[in-house]
Formats: sequence, C-alpha cells, structure tokens
Amino acid sequence: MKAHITDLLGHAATHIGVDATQLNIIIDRPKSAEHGDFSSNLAMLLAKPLRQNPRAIAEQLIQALPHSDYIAKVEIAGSGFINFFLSAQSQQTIIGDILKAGDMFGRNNLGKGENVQVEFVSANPTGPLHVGHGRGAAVGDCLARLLDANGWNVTREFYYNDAGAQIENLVISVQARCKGIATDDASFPENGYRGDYIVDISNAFLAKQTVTADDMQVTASGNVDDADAVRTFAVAYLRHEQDLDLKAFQIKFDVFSLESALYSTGKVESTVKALIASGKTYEEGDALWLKTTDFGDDKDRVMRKSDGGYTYFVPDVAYHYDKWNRGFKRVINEQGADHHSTITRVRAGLQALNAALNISIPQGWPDYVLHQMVTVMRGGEEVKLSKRAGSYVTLRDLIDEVGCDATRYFLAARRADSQLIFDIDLARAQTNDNPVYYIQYAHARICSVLNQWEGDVTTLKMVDLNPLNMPNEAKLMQRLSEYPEVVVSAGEDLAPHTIANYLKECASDLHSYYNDTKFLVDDVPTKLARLALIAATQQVLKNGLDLLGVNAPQKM
RNA sequence: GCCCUCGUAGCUCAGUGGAUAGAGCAUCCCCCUCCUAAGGGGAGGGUCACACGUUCGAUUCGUGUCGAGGGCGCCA
Repeated sequence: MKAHITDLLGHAATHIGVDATQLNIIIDRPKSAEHGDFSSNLAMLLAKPLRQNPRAIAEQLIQALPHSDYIAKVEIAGSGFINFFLSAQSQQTIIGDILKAGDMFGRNNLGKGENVQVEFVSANPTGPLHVGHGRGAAVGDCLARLLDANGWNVTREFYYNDAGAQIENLVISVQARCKGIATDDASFPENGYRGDYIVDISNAFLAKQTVTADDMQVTASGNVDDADAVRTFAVAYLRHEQDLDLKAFQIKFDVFSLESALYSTGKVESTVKALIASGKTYEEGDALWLKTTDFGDDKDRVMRKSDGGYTYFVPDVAYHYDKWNRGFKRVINEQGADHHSTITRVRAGLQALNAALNISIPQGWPDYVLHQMVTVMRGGEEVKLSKRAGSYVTLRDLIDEVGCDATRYFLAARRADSQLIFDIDLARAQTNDNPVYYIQYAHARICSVLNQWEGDVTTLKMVDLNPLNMPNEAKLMQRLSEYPEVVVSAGEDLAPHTIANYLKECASDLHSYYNDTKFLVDDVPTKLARLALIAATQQVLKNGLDLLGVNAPQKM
C-alpha cells in the first residue's frame, strides 16, 4: 500500500512539473487516526525548490493525484501534510491476508535465506547464569527469531572459555570444598567462588557422578588432587546447570564452541602467525603487541604475554576468523556492555588478517548488540544476592519467582542500550500493571469467544467483511496491517523490544474493541465479520508473542 | 583524563527530522442483568537534563556543559 501511494504521488509530482525520480517520497503512518491511514510530507519537501507555500503545493498535488480504488479520501492538514484515508474495502483485505497466511503472516524473505550467526549468552562455566546473562539470552534469542522471520537462516551459538584463569579459580574452589575448607577459612582460595553451588559440584565429584551437558559428558574420577579431572568435571557440571537454566528459559543453541578447541586445532597459532605476517605486530618488553592503533584503538594491545600465554582477545580473533571461514558473512554478537572494549580489538585483529590471508572481512564485521546492566528490585529495594550463587541474582531465581514468560518479556521489552530495572513485584502482578498478561489475556479472550461460537474458524477467511464499519474496527485493522512493517523494522534495527511495544498496542486495541462491542450477535453477517477480525487479531498476537518466545495461552 | 551508552510525566518506560510528545503504574472520577473486570472509558500530571548550532521545521541531527552507568590490564 505504501508503494501504491508513493506511486500515486510520483505521478502527481510529474504532473505538476517535478521530476519524481529525484524525489525521496516518504510515506508514514500517522499517530492519530484523524490524520488518516497514511501521510506524506512531500509538499513540505517541495516547498523550498518550488518556492511556494507547502499547502498550495499539496493542493496542486491532490488535484493531480490519479484515481485509486484503495483511497477513499485525501486531505491536507497541518503545515502541509497530505493525508490518505483508505477505503473500507482496502482496509479489510488485511483480515483475509492474515487468516490465509496463518503462522506465516508477517514473515518475509528479506534475508534471502542467507546465513547469519547470532552468538549470545556465551557465559563461562564458573557459576549459574545471572540476570545479565538472562537479558542477553532474551535479547539474543529474540534477535534470532526476528532474523528468522525476516528470511535469514539463523545459527544460534554459545561460546565459552573452558580454560584460563577464571576456570583455574573454579578448580581450586572445588578442590578446597572437597577438602572441607569453608569459605570463611583463611586457607580458602582468595579469589575463589564462594556460592553454594561449589559444594554441590564437590559432592558430585567425590561421589564420582556422571554429568551430561548439551555438548559433553563427563564422569568424575573422585581424585581431588587431579586438577584436570576436577576441571573437566566442574566445567561439564556447570555447563549442565546452564543448560537447565536455558531450558527453563526456552532457549536452545545450535552450536557450542569451546575456547580450548581453538588451541587444540591450532587455530590460535595459525592466527598469530598470520597476524605476525601482516606486519602489524611488534615485540616489546618480552611481549608481542598488535598495532590496534592502526585500526582505531587508542592504544596497542598485548597479544602474547611475557609469560608466553595469549591474552583473551587472541583466541577471540581466531574464533571470529573461524566464524568467517564457516561462511557467516553476517554475524551478530549479543553481549553485555561491559565487554564493549573487545569490539575494537577483535575487529582490528580481523582487519590485520585481511592483508596477510588475502581475505576481505568488512571493516565493521561482526555486528554487535550490547545490552546495559540489569538492576533487580523487590519491595522497592535492590536485590543483590542469591543464596545459591552467593554474589548475584541468578536467572533461575527470576524464572522460579515470576515465570518464564514474564521474565523473557521484561528482559526483552526494553531497548538493549538502556539500563533496565527489573521489578519483581510488577512482573508477578496479575493485573494490567503487567504487560505480559495484558497481551496474553487479549489472546485468551479471543480464544474464549471463538470457542463459544463453536463454528469452524477456518471458514472465517471467506466471510463478507463489509459489516466492519465502526471506528474501533478500522483502528484494529490498521494496527494489524502494521505488523509486517514492524517485523521488518525490528529486524533491520536489531530491536526486538519494538515487537513488545507493538503487541501492547495491538492488545490495547483489542481490549478496547472487546469492551465496546459484542461479537456473538444475532445478525449472522455482522457476527462472522467481527469474528474474522478477532481471529486475525489472535493470529497476529500469537505470531508476535512467538517472536518474543512468549506463550499465547488459550485460557487464563 | 579518554572512550561508549543513557538522561522524556511522581515511578517504570516507549517514541520521533514534522502535526496537540505517548503508554502503564501511582492520584481522582465512571463502567460487569452482557462473549474472562488479568478488562474498558475519562481527568489531572511535561522547559523531552541544560546551552548553542544545522534546518522551512529539532525532543530527534551536531558541538559543549551537567548528571547516571559501563569500559580504559601482560584479567575475561
């Protein structure tokens, strides 16, 4: 429809002597219903070149506008807006479109089936997932769903560090607990992990249990002094814990990548060699440095420490080069904003590889979506601790307390780049304080009406829609027709929260309609038309909730 | 000190180069003999942090100031 109106305006512009091909005609959906279904600022844009009053130009454009069956009325408003009002018939076509497309409604093929990888969560296995990981999980998974809806072939990937200093801390913490050393004992490792879950791992290790994570299976040896055995078991144990957290959060990964594998397969070494070959490295003070300043960093970074080990970003570069080799021309990394500084380094490393390996990784590759911190509130006070984890609120705490749907919704419904206050009381509320239930309730209400009708819902796609002539019906139809555009823009902007906002608006229109209008009326044509409208609404709510990974209940 | 993000109603947050800046909560008033009141309708509440620029038009873009958070490691 936007294309159609653009076309009409283009013709009109040509008619009054303006070269329409030079124009970037923008068609908007006005916020207010009195401004029609679509509006254009074309007359304002032409005011300067034509040296005329925008309203006068709008007048001429409207005179020159070709006739269209889709348009019922065109008006000039404000300082020169041209507002288009759709005919009832053209507005009603959306209902049939939705009911015919069903679950596919709103999906498109913009991604052309190309591969995109979304890496998210990527928590190191040193403890249960916390709220911050939860935000990453919710946002990342919704991004993946959005890209899928926009026609991309999505791979969800989880990367973790199963070696290194943090893992060593985990190992010595487990060993200390195995030996019965309490966390407040002077001999407990200073930087050790003190959460109760360490005790669980210790007990399981001593009991020689077997743990099965999504990507590994390990049986404990029970030999506390064997650090390797403790490490592999503890990592598997915590990976399994994270799997359970993720499962409770309805998130599934396609690929798990281990940092250790980058070493064992020689990918780190070959990356380092290539970086050296690129000429962008130098030795200084027993360390090897990468000239990241050549790629926009504010200082050069150490690659290989004087003790011979690599700094974390070297395997990161190797990992991303591997992603590139695996055919991902598009990669989106969802991370906490505290990892912000790695972006420049990883991209710098990849740019340095370009010359040495004769490849062409684009400058801004990969994409990043960073989320800001989450503060959890309960009873007006900040919640900081969990008994299990010791020092932070776990994702599991939240899911257990407020449910998966509400947790997902609240963590994904805000712009990633603003700080988030998670109000547990609000998330638990079963009133319209709580947008999750508000949206789900709209869906459940429709289900309930359709059930009471007892007719065959699949026949509704064929009914005569002419009885739909009330303003609240027009408003709802317009809302439904926006949905595919919302999916596109949310995908382009990597902004899943806009889906949540849309659903709130859509639910609001439905509740308003529901309250004002009885659907199961005696007049059959009216009844069927209204049922078709709410059935279409039900479908859109369901499709939208699915993008958020939130259930659309039949009953509440 | 430098870099990144944010600053919108009492609170939590949307929004946007354009029309009177929105929603929910909170406050106040109304609506179930009726398909789920987990709902609806209405009232009040704003210097879009501040200043200066760009623009026909700025809450939106740019610069600066102030405030909040994060990052500036041979930690990850």
